[in-house]
Amino acid sequence: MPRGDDDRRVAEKLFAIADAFERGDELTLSEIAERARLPLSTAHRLLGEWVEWGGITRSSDGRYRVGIKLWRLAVRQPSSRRLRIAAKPYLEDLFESTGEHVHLAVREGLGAVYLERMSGVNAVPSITDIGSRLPLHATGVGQALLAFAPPGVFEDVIAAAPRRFLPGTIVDETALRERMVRIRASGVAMSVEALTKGAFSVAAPVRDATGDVVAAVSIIAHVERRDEPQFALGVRIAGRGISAALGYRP
Amino acid sequence: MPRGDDDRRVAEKLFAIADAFERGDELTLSEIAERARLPLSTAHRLLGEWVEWGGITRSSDGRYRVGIKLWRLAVRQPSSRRLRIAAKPYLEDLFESTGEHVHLAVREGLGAVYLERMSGVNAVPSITDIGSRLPLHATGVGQALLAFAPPGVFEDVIAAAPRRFLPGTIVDETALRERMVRIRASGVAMSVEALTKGAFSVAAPVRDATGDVVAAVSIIAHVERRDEPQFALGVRIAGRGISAALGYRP
DNA sequence: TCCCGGATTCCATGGGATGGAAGCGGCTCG
DNA sequence: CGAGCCGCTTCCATCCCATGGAATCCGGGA
Repeated sequence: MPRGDDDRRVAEKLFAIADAFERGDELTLSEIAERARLPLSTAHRLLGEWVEWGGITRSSDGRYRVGIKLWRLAVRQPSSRRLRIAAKPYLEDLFESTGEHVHLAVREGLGAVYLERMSGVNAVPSITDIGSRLPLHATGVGQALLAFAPPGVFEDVIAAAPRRFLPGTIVDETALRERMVRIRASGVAMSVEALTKGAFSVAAPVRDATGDVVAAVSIIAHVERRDEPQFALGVRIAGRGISAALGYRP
Repeated sequence: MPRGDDDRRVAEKLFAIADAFERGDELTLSEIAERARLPLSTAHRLLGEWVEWGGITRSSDGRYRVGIKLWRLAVRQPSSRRLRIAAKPYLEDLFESTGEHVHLAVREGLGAVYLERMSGVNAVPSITDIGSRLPLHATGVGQALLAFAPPGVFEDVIAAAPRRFLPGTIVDETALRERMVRIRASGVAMSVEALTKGAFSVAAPVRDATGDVVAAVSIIAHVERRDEPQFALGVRIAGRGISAALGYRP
């Protein structure tokens, strides 16, 4: 028993292994053991469990990768499927009428996760990809999600010391809180050069049948176009439309 | 210690909980415990682990659902992403030129899992949806995947006593084995009224850079059109094209 | 053939998983 | 209004099985 400071229970170790794939593609046993900070033999045994279940598969070259089982489990998840299906036509409309990046995102903890994305070839450069996770305070969607998040989330964001990416990033508690109030009042969140130089984003919330804000739609475009009213209008209408499609009756 | 016949280790129990969501959407603790065949308190504790990790989330009404974390993990999986991206244009072509159902599927154990699907409004009725899993022996894609699967898979299929869905379903070992040989020779699999009345499906394998068959493309159409050459030709060309896009050099 | 790095297997030990039971909270019905 | 019920949560004494260091295996490069 060398040290007891990193004792974790079985589940945590299993999950640590899954987390090793967070930004990794195909990993060898040793890589996984290292990332999960587990002894080789332990990692080996637990990987065996994952593989037996099918959550992780082993390719012919001996490397491990996330299995289709997990994908199936996640993709068939009815509520997010419903959301994506309801949103599709609205996102397409938005995209076709603006030609800019169009996103659908949901909140996961203190991040905004991108469920769907459509992007034009000559839109402003942006790294956001499906499945990406960006901080709540630094994007339009993030702020829209944060403004309507359950109590406590805002405090968590502040406690986590929001990072300043660019001069335009709002990190001050009072400024951020005030912005939340404005977003709740107007129903639209706009953030200018908060994360990406030369870009701004407008976002609107999406509600489900119970009235909870479950997602947000956004457009990202060149910063010079920030004052054109079509963007804010577009996301607001899309937000309402998707909400209605989900059964929300105001 | 009432009985020791259903002892399972921690990992198995955790996974049994995940499996409870297989065909379920939002579940209560008791439902999960029942489906996973676990005592309530155990299910409760392990669910807690899942929730803490984020693989399962708890909605405002107290029900549990698969979390976005799992979705992210699965959707960012590079190899299947690569496959989907490579396949997209070919599937669209196929779909636009035929107007029938077009599928991309991979093998998971003894099933074919549908990764991508495009379907016309007036195509033959079919229940297959993204994330579905159909038996290998009873569909075009399934047979294409089975024909090129690693040794042992065919035997497993036979051992699992393939089910006869319709008179057209091939369940006999010799007939199935012979068909595999033909598929390997011709590079195309066709199955007529094996799973769905009035429908036939043609499929072709997709290879990755190492030459392994990693997926299959298929078209499902009305059975009367089974002799039109465009379908077999189409999937074969699509199969080759996607393989090439994945780096396969024959 | 030998070597080396990575993967796999082994096994004695003790700490964490276990699940029955009790406690809790909200809802219904008499 | 109180009793009863149902589903969820918490507790904790017992004991099982997860643990990980070490030995072994395997494959490929020299």
